[in-house]
Amino acid sequence: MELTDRQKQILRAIVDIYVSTAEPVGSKAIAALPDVDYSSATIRNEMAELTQLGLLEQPHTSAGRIPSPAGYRLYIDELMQDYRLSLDETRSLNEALELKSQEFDKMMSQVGKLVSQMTNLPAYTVATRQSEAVARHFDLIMAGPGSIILVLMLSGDVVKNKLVKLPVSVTEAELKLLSAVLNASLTDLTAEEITCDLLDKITRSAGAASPLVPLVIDFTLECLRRQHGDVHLTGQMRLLGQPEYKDAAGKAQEVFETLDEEMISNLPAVLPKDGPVHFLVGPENVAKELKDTSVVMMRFDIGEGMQGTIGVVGPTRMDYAKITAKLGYFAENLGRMFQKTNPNMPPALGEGTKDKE
Amino acid sequence: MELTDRQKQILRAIVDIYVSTAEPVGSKAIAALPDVDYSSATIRNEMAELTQLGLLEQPHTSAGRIPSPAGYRLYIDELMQDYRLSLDETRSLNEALELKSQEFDKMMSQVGKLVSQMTNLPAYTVATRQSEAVARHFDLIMAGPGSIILVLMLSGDVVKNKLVKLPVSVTEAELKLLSAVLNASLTDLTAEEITCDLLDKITRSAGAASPLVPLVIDFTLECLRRQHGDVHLTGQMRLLGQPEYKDAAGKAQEVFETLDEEMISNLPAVLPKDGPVHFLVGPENVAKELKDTSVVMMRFDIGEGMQGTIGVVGPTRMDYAKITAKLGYFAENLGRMFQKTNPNMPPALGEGTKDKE
DNA sequence: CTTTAGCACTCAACCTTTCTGAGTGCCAAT
DNA sequence: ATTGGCACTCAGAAAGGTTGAGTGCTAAAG
Repeated sequence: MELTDRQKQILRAIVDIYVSTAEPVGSKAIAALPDVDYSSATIRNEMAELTQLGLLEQPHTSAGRIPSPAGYRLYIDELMQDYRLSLDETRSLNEALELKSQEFDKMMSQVGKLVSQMTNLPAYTVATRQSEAVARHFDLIMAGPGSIILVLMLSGDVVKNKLVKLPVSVTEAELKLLSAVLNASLTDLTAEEITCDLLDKITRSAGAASPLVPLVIDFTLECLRRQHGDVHLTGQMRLLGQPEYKDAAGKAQEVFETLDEEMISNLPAVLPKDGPVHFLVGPENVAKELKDTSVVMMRFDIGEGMQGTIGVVGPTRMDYAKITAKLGYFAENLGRMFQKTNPNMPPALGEGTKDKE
Repeated sequence: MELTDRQKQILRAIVDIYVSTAEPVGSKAIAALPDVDYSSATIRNEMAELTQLGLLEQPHTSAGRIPSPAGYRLYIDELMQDYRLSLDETRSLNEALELKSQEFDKMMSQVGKLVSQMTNLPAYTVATRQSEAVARHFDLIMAGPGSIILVLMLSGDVVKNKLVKLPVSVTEAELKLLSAVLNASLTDLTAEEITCDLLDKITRSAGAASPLVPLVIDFTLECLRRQHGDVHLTGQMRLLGQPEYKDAAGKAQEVFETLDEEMISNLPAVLPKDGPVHFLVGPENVAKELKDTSVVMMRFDIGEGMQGTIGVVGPTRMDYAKITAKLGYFAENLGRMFQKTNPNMPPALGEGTKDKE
């Protein structure tokens, strides 16, 4: 059943107003809008209809209407108008985007902080592996007597390191030999291609450093098998700025006890292959603690078989259009930064320069 | 002016009770304690005295007493009884202490999470440098055309890496040459010892890879100069579990807007050289937003010129004894783990096995 | 058939008032 | 010095009253 244009207009107006005021919207408020020229009574009739259809809800009889989850869903899918970032916003996004670190993990965590700051909501980032991971380079560094640092570079420019302590001592030369062997025999292999046979062969060629081999291999396999990088979740406290948590701190705590890193690391899987953005509106979240919580997530490219996801968590009543616009800007420019030559270069300005507030 | 034993006993009782109930403590409640055998009237007189001395406060005339900041201070300095971890607690601490990662930063962040979990309060960890840092090893790894990963190992077993993208392309052999030069000339030097002359010399010997040199040096200097590692702050939401924030989510948010990572990274400096534990009680925190917030911090050893700090943040009304005991257990065992041979080995059991709840 | 003005009705939010009881301070007796 | 007793205080809960934004419905007008 299709909505009339007028119904759509009213639904959109209700979502827009409610999102910014957090107060139920009454018929008068809508009648007062500039491009509405029918009376509040008419609007009341339409609102009754929309409520019938399950798109609006009434907190109590004598209150205005608020969008139901289905209402939000319809708004997102059909009614939402592209939000154009203002010049000011673009400028501060650009400023923010000058990432300081170039360590991959730090970069991801920094991105999360930025997004959280720009949206004033909690945000997370995860890197997920698209294709099978392989090791690119091994390095063994002497860190002291019996203490060795293993540096492992994986596809996707991810660098992992581990401190290995050994009861036996190994010489510099032996380490060099072992890293040569590792680099010769293990690079560009996926986890499955690393067989026991291969392991035996390496152990034999490793000489005095052979006690290291199982430790190295275990760590390597662990890294190769892990399909997503660390989850960086920040800005949880910003949720408290939202009126829905004004007094009910416990609710916010509950949300974040549910939304732990494990849960978040599964979110990218929900992101459909087509389209870079996805919305989980209120009860579309599986966990019941999150029934009043929405997630907007967006994919961005990191290149070499890796894919990043940025997400923002907030009350169901959130400015989907604005957040989508901001996330989109991040995603676009991050993709560029992660891939193009000099990641220090600030992103090109002038994307969405037309004002609108 | 010295307190009488009875006054001390009363003050201690008030802190103990208030800490666990978060309600003002009345004279009757104290009179009802098993080892108190004087009447509530007597206690009222003593309480009036303690209030006079500024050690207790009265939220309003007809309420019980709560400790003032000065009261907490006295309690911490003189009255607090060592809390002995119960067998259960020791067991779960031991379980928690089986750290999974061996990457230094991850370990630190994991420790923070554990502490936060065990204390049910927000916690942070920072690693600070004690002695001048030096570079131990350089490594340049080809990550793709024009894309190089610099791995830098510093004193203290800290490994940093950075992705460097270059417009010109460099061969594997040239990289090898450059890392040899770097290792030969820059290792074991402090930031000050890296002079312009030295830099020139390296650039000349670097050959085709010379455009890399300034990038490498900049990164190295940056790492050497940074005096503390990342701040890992977690569990902010746990603050909301405390009754003082039951309805006043804004207050919790304020606390955490003030207590940002920069602020925390300065906290270790407050820790006096003598004694491993330090308390910042309420208004002893400089920022006025933190006037009702206390911090317990403890030092632990990481070896090789590095020192770790773990801290717990909570309302001034917190169980200082219990938290100190737990932090102490962590500190002791972490020190051992970071230093001794195999960091995988679980810490020795049987520290504080005597029950007491 | 659609729109609108008007009116009775509802109900959360706010304010005010009253009530209650935990807790104090002080005094006189032990 | 300690204690029982008593008048007093005052936050917080409970109960009642008022307000006003907002609705649904009806009947008249377009």
